[in-house]
Amino acid sequence: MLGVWRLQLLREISRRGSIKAAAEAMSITPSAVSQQLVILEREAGVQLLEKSGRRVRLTDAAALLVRHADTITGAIAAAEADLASMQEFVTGTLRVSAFPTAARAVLPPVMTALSRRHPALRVTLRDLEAAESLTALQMDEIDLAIVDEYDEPARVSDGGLEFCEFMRDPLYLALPPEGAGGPGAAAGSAARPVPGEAVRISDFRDAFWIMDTEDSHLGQITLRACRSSGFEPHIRSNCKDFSVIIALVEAGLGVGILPGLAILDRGVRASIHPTDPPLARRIASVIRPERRSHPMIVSALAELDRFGAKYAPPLGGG
Amino acid sequence: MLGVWRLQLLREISRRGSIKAAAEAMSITPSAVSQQLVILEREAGVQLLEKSGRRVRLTDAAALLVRHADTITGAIAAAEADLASMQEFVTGTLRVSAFPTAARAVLPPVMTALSRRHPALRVTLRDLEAAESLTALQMDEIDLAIVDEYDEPARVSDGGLEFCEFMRDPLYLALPPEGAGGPGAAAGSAARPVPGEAVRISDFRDAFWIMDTEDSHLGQITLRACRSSGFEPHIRSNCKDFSVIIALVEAGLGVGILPGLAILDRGVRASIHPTDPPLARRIASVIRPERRSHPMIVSALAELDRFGAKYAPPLGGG
DNA sequence: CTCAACAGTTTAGCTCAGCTTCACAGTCAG
DNA sequence: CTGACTGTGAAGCTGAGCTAAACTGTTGAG
Repeated sequence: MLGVWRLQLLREISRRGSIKAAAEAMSITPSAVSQQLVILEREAGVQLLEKSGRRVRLTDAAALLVRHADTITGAIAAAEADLASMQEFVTGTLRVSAFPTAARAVLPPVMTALSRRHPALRVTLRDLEAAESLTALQMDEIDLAIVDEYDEPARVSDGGLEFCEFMRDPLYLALPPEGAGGPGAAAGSAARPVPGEAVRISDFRDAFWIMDTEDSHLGQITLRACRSSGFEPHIRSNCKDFSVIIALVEAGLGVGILPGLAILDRGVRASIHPTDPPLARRIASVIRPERRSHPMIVSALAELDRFGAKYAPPLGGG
Repeated sequence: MLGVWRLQLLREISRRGSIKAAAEAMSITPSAVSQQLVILEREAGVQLLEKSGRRVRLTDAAALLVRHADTITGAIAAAEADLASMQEFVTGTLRVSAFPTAARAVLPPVMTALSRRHPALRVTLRDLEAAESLTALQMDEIDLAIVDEYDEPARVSDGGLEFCEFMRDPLYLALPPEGAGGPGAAAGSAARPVPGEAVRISDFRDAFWIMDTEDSHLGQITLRACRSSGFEPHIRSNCKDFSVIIALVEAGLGVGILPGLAILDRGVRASIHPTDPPLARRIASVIRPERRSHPMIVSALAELDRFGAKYAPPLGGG
């Protein structure tokens, strides 16, 4: 009978593209992988790998086998999930990834609550951008990804993964604080708005804009918001780190759009305003569907939902 | 991760009801099975077996796990089937079971044709009654079962198995040959029919009947046919073996209903007649659905279909 | 072109998972 | 009570699957 371990090695080669990478992922040597694949080829009775330069490429038969291996691995994972849900206590190690802002603002309270509720559960955290999270999830390096999404409509499944939005995070326009005398401070064509009051984006057509890089989601949202309000923004700088953007705005160098989570709890001096039209990003958990019913996952999703329900954006409007 | 081998041992215990039987089925010692189950319990984190007298009984958790094990095993089998269908030649060992008449009349030509068409294919045959065949198939002791069925409508699936009728075998009334002077010879109230011509069952209300045991399908069919023709047959003897029934009929001791396959090629001297109303049994192949596409199975089913299409019942009417 | 870096393979040898054997404990029928 | 039977535990063996290290073939930099 086909060895399941060998099938998983083949699966890993398919995912990661080389024997070396697969070996690293499985914490064994390339030699071991190579040997196992010789055996698997004998078991399968078909050639599975062919040389391609100094690397290997999967044959069609191997690709077929990988799909079966996915099914088999999924079935085993489903059995384990079912089994874990019969345990009295939630236990095991939950590997979570989150984009940096969530890792800073969402995960600490969620992890604390989880540990309190389930003392036998260990939670580890990596910070990864949304796209990295998804590939890590597919590589089975993490169990749960927290991603931000700016596009509508919400994905509910993609690449065999299951998405579930658990909160919306409104986006705000940050203006220089009263008295900041920087060169961008007065650029808004409108009268200075009452702090906390909604502002029309189109009122800032003449302002300098501080924003995330253009290839980022938030950068694109900002651009799109300006353009749909009828103008092309004067971009003063592109910074990935939200705290840098805040610092620039506070120094009076321009205005910028920031998500609510980024301006929680940081004694932000910039003047924060909901936008008109209102903008928001969606924050979702992503899991592998076969783990849907695993108690670790169920508990974590419940805790995230709880966080989402409790989340009070800086100025409401979430 | 849950060990697949251990899961299969658990599965076998569930199927066969004891550690000893499971061990025999897997060709290892009971001790090995016992040890593996200790490990599986540790992996699962749940108790799987509980003592019941000097045997063991599966817990609910174990039963759940067995269902998962079935899924996993099925997925592996499906992968193997898919893989085998990529081979150039049909190869492997096909384990067939058939009820005795089919084993005698159907399988020899079918096995010969299969071996000729696929020299690398080995076929083994066991003769088992239909019910035994089905349990053997579920126990994975055979790959293909040939069963006879007398009830309408045809089963297409049952107990996770897949049925496929490949021929109908008409049932005939066998009368003593001309000149047989036994005590049942003249019991028919009708004029002696032209050999080979259809006869009404009701014409033999006064005959002695030689039939299979009453708990057999054919015995029940015979009884039902008589009763629905309006009489209770005088039963002279119940014999399981068709050749004994034929001998008794030829000796003039009574009349009997026999399937076409049983009276092929045997120099039967009894006078054979289609019945009015006509009777037939269905002959079907049964497989495990996950092997549906395995080339061994595909070839064998094709060969059986070919046999069914060619099959000329002794007097037509099939 | 040459050489170093790199991916994969091969061989030799080690380790431990999983087996057998054997002894033993609990259960049940005669 | 005794003997047959099922399952468990301890001791020890075998081989599947690993590592280490030497080797082959490919690629890209200088």
